[in-house]
Amino acid sequence: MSNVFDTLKERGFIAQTTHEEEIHDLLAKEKVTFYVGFDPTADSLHIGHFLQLMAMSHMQKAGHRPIAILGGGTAMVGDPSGRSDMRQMLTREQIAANAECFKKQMSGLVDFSEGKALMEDNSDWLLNLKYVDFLREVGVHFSVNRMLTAECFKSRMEKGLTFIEFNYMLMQSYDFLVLFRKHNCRLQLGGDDQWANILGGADLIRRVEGKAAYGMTFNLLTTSEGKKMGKTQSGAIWLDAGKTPPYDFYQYWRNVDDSDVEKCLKLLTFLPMGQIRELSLLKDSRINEAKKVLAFEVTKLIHGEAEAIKARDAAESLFEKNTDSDSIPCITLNDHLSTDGINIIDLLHSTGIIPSKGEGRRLISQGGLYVNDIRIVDFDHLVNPDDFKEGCLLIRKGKKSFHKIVNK
RNA sequence: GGAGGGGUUCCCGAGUGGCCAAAGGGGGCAGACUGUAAAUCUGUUGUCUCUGACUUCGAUGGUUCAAAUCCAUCUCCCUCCA
Repeated sequence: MSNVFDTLKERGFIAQTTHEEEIHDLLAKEKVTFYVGFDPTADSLHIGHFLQLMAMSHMQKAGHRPIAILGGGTAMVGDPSGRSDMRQMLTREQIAANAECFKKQMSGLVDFSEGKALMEDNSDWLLNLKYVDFLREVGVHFSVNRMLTAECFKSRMEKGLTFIEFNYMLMQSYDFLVLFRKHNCRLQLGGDDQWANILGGADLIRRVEGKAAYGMTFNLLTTSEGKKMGKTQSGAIWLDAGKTPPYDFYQYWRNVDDSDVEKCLKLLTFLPMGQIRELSLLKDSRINEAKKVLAFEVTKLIHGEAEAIKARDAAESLFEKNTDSDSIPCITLNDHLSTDGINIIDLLHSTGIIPSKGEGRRLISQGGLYVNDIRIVDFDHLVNPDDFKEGCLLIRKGKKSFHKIVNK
């Protein structure tokens, strides 16, 4: 069996490690319990979390035991890392509801059956802490001077940093200590923005328990331009099908930059490296083949094979064969369309395809609106029941956005 | 607690009584070119019953023929001092 450390390294996961050699040896010698924390600050996981889950899955497949920490307690405080201003405070109810959503999504990629992986909520131990006890047990081991030199705080010295956020590092470090005691957890993984927090935990264990603990961070998923991936004009790409439909999810990966394809294949799919290297050799327009594979594989991991096939077929028929398909977003009219017809702008506005009528006029005046593949040039264009081919009206907005309207 | 500075449209940021639906940039959207890529260029970017009307400049009141701009109160943020 090859060492999972080498696998992660080859695929480009690893950013920093506390002790590269020792972690490598440890992972080769024994089954290691490790943990990754997820703060439930939204009601769905996003692409950044997905990368962590992939890493956990690789580790689990190699025989190690993951612990997923839901940060019910830490979310109450808010991590200042990678933030230019303070996070919005969430209520306990919001956090609990978000944690439920996280649990469901995680179980798709990590196997939690029969104790193969554990899930903990740090609110179990963080919320009951006594302030003075905590300071005496944990606080004594942290040097403020050193904390201030950490990048995540340094950048905030300009903008302002509140005391509550300053404590986040101690809480996450304490998590690691608790898990070490409870489950003999010796390794913490996380995004590279977690480096300072992870170091804090490993240090704390060394000081309090006198034992070695390790940390390792993964590269953040960024585009070749250094921007965070998974953000689009309309917000983040979510793993929840309700928030980001599988078709849109598929299209996101179908449209990644050429220069990011190889990286994404390595990080976000389980395809063997040999195949990835082959796909990466494709150049120019043939790189589209690699993008199709990427989009399909990633969609399959998140939404299952059936949805992935649907999304792929929908995309193919729209872009390549130009025939109708079942799986593009479909809207059913509430009221039966009268034979007098309806103004196209009113129709699109009432179905939510355009946010305002002004937007609709702009779209038409710029030639970006098509009904049944015919460009609309007139603001007063009427849509009649006869325009519905087999009960369906195909709306195209710009080059890539398709909608289907059904007249019941 | 004291002193000062500030909250402008999706974001940054100009605007100090009418010419302001508000410069400029970013972002977004659309078009051209392409490979459903990138880069580039062009147009556009509050709402509507759209050559006009209505709503917006932290909140509420006020002054004025007229307020993002002046006054009062409130609120939030930042900087310095304690």
